Order: sequence, then C-alpha cells, then structure tokens
Amino acid sequence: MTDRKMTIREMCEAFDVTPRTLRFYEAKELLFPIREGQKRLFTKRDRARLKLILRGKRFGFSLEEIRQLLDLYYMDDSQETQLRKTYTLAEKHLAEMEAQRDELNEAIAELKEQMAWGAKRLKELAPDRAAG
Amino acid sequence: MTDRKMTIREMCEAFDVTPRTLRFYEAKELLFPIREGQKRLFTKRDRARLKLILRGKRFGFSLEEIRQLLDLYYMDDSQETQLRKTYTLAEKHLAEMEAQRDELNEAIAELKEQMAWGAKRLKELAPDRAAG
DNA sequence: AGGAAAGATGACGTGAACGTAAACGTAACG
DNA sequence: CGTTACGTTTACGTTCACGTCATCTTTCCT
Repeated sequence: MTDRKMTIREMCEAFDVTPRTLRFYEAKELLFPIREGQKRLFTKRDRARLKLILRGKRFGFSLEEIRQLLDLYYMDDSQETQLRKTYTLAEKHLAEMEAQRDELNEAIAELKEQMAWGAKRLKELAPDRAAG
Repeated sequence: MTDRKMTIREMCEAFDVTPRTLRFYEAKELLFPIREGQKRLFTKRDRARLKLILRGKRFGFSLEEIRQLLDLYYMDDSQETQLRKTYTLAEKHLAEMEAQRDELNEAIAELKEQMAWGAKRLKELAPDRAAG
C-alpha cells in the first residue's frame, strides 16, 4: 500500500492549504493525523478525507456538515443504528446535491442566454472584434 | 405590468428572509428599493435581483461576486468598455459554474456508490427492513 | 556548539453575512 | 388618545473559517 506518511508541509503543498487550516481541521475532528513525538503525520486516509473536505467546501457545505458526511465514506464496523442514521443523512445530502445540480444547470442556461444577448449588443457596437 | 411594490414584510415572507437581510443587501448595493417617505418599497426589479442573489448564494458565490454578476442581468445602456468587462466576468463565472456542475455530478456518482455499499451492509444486518 | 528550518501550542484578530437590542417615527384602530 | 403594528436607524454581538503573531521545542546541518 502507498501509505506514505506526509508532514504538514507536504500536505500543504499537495493540497494548497495552510498549516493553520490542517490544524484547524484536526481540532474540528475532520482529520486525524498520527503523532510522531509532537509532529503530525498525515496518512492516506487523511489525504482522502481532505480531498472530500475541499470538495464539500466548493459545494457550499459547512465543515460540520462535511464532518458528518465523511462518516459515510469511512463507515467500518458501526452498529446498525449508527449506520442507518448515516445512511439517512447521506440520502438527504444526495437529494440536496441533485437539486443543486439541477438548479445549476438552469442557472447556466439562463446565464448563457444573457451572454448571447450581451454578445449581440457587443457585435452591434464593434462588429470587428465581437465576443464569441 | 405587474409592478406591485412590496413592503419589507411582504418581501420577507415571499422569499423567506429577514428584514435585516434585505436592509443589508441594500447597504451592499445589491437591491435598490424606492422610498415612500422613510419606508422601503421593493419593485419587480428588486424581486428579480433577490431571486438571483439567493440562487448565487446557494452556489457558493459571495455577495460581492453576485453583485458584479447582477450587472450582467441588468445591462442596459452601458458603454462598450463596461459591457465588455461584464461579459468577460460572466464568461469566467460560466466556466466556474460548469466546472462545479461537472464536479458535482462526479460527487453524486461517488456518493451513490458509497450508499449502495452501505445499503448492502444494512441488508446483511437486517434483511427485512433494508434501505433501498 | 551554533543557527536556521520546521513544527507545536496558545491567544488574539479578521472578513463575511447577518442577528439582536435600543430608541425612535407614524399610522391606523378601538 | 393610547397602544399596537410596522417601519426606521444606529450600533454592538455572533458564527464560521481561518489568519497572524508570539513563544517554545525539536531537528538537521556545517
């Protein structure tokens, strides 16, 4: 397994975040780097989680929401009750994400329409170097 | 034209926001309610803008980004330079939104995969009332 | 041994996006 | 004519997600 342990600095370069951010995520229990003496070492698991965290952020989820969602990707030997709870939560998030995608598609279509209008106006103003 | 002017209270109920939010958006120059004495009256234009604002927020845009995007939807007699600037900005946003949609689709697919895995585990634990 | 480089902790600061409380205006209602 | 409802401004408070010191170890290098 490629379970290279990475230092905080390596993580920062790999994911373009600051040390503060990684420590903050650990404090919020989103990451669980192991310790070698004082120093944090980030595992393959932490890297996978961080990738999901950053993605979640881009979709506008809060860190707390993301923390709960992460459990789904790392369900292991949970009890049924917990598993079912997590599953239900995931269903909710899935619905939200699909709704967001649909709305996004709609917004994209509208924006394109507006841009077509703008392009037409630009063309009238300067036919030689119009937008396209 | 259905240009009914709405009070702040009516707006709040129609869009599920607080008065504070509407005043805040006005301060940030996202909305421009007219005044009847002291009181704000929100026009059809304000309603259209607010709808776009709330949508932009769901997509994770900041109010400042939204403010700039709104100009595109309300381009009227701008000069070419301004129009071209707005158009360029819109292109950038469009690209971002399309990228976000693609990533969202990917995330949805992955989440579904994880949920299928979870559903299978739940089925093993309790075949009678499994998740579907 | 001496010093830079990397990492740690702790505490205070910051920007965005509002929430909340105080104090005031005004307009209709019983 | 008082009070209830709705609206206003001003101003300080709050949450989230970090940024930014200051200070202290640990480690590596020459």
